[in-house]
Amino acid sequence: MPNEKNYTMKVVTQRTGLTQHTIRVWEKRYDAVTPERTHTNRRLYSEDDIERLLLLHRATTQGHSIGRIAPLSDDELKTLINEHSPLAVLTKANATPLPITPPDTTAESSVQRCLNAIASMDSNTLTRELMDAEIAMGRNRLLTSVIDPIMNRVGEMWSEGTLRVADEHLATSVIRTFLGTLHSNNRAPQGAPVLVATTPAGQWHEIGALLASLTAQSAGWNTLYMGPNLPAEEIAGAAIAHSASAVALSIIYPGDDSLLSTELFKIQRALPAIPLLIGGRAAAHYKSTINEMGAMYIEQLALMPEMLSEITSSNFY
Amino acid sequence: MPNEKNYTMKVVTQRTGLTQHTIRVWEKRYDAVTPERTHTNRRLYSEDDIERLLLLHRATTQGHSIGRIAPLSDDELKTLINEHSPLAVLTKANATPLPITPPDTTAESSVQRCLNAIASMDSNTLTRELMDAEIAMGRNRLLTSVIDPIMNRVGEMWSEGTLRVADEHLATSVIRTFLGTLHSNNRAPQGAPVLVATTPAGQWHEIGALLASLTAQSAGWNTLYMGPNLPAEEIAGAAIAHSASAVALSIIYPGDDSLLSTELFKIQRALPAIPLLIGGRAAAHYKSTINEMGAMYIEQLALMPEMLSEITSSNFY
DNA sequence: AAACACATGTCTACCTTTTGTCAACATTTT
DNA sequence: AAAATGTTGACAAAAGGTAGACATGTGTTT
Repeated sequence: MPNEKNYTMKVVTQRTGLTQHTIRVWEKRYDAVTPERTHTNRRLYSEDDIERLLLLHRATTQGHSIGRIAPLSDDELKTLINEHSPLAVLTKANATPLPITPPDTTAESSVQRCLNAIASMDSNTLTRELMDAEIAMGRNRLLTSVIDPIMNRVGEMWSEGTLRVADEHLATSVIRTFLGTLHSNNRAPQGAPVLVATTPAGQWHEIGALLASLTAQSAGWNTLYMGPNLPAEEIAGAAIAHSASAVALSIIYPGDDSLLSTELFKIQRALPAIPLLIGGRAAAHYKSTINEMGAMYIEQLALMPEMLSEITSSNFY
Repeated sequence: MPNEKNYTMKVVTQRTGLTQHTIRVWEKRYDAVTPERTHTNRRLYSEDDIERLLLLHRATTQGHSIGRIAPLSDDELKTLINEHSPLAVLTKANATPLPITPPDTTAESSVQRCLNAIASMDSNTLTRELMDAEIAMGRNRLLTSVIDPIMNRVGEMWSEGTLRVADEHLATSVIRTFLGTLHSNNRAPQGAPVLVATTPAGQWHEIGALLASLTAQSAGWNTLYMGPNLPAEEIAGAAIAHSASAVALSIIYPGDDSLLSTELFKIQRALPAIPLLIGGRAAAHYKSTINEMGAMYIEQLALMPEMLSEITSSNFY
């Protein structure tokens, strides 16, 4: 029974991120949803109602006016939202060579609030901000426009010395937990291509690899996230054992050149036929190495979906 | 006889986290459960009653009103919760029909099933087992009698070479996520003593520190989990900044003697008045150092609550 | 450009229902 | 005797509801 009216006001506010006021006024003015009532006049919403309110919330966050979109059907809302998602922008950008990063004020303010929470070591607020961001802008934009920027900014501030090490640790830990819960274990169809995401030996920072795994998941891939610091042989072994279509590696530390290059070449040699995607803050330092070994360099997380679809399509030849 | 009524009020409050008052009023107003009575009118609950109360507790925490959900069946409650709890998301993809009350709820068998799941790289089953274990035996025993033994066993098998590195990584990652979720749920009362949990510089394995943090939380402490690999100065700084009543450190790698000892002594010198608890697989190797610096050695996680209560009580003098 | 109307989220005032907690007192268990 | 448990009634805070005002944009008209 997906359409039974069972959910109270509170649940709806939690799940949609809208306030009671807004929900009521949307009902009153635009008939956005039509909840049932208990015999004591409390509203009761269905799963579908919640879904619809969530869509409306996202659409309004993207700038559409509620009055205009309230009469639309759920499907119309979905296409409306997808047209403005960063992924769609990127794929369209292929046709028109003008990939202007859309000024995403919502995401920017969200990032700012998260950074504030980090600076004041308030992990509860940080978690809540992240959850709100997911509700407000969906998973893709959460990953590419909120969490990725946050981690970059934290990295910069760390190397500038603007951020205490303890803050950085706390933030990383909270974000690790948050991403872990998002990382629902692959519900992708059986035939979906498999991506192995991890970090080479000596590289302990795992957020990048987790982001890569999640991005691939929402691009429809099956992913295997293996945690950080995995020796080359193990990476290769896992990739073969699960017949992966690609391997994603995240590199954060620039130091340790010899070990890292060795590991990368080992992986490449063990997996000559499998595309290797390499990203992370320190990956830029290894651009020549990456090119030399025929791997792909992930310049931005937002570009990863495109790279993945290239891989799947080229496989057909 | 899984349905015999032989649990007293006290164990029910401990297992469910509900107060006596709440449990009674849920029974009176909503017939949430119907315990039997002793001949002297004391309530007696069954395992099923406890599970039901736990489900109700989780559902109310998610925003559902008790009056509406109290009439639901256990199965309905499960689906209600499973739809959207962060923990349940982890296993959602697994779409296996809900296991009909695990036949064997002893800690040993649970550990065994988890180890099997690890060996077959089945992260879905692993999380499901952990969730079931939490329901069946409560958070404390989950930590001390399931997860702690699992990690020890995994460590042993890793050093024996019985377990592939990839398996160990996958298991660690899944458990890390699981513990992280438990951790974020819990927020403590204002006046509670504060524990800072982390891992010294060079020590990257964080599960031990997370377990310590969670154990302290369920002993009523406020905890600050800082992630692994934190330099001594930062640990001391965080402890002072949050006026911690204790600091817990987890040590896994035996190597690196010089660095580790240096770090430990630095911490001790910076925090002369704050009790230091040190545990983890490699802590035994440092017993003499630990004694020398006046720190406390956590031989087993199960002993930690007692150590914590010693600290709080000795503070009154 | 100024004036105006409309759109929209937020807020206040005030009422009802729901729900957790508590006090007071009795009984049983340890 | 002290701790734990039970019953009852009362209470306060939380959650929900309606109605209407208000501030702020945004677009249209003059």
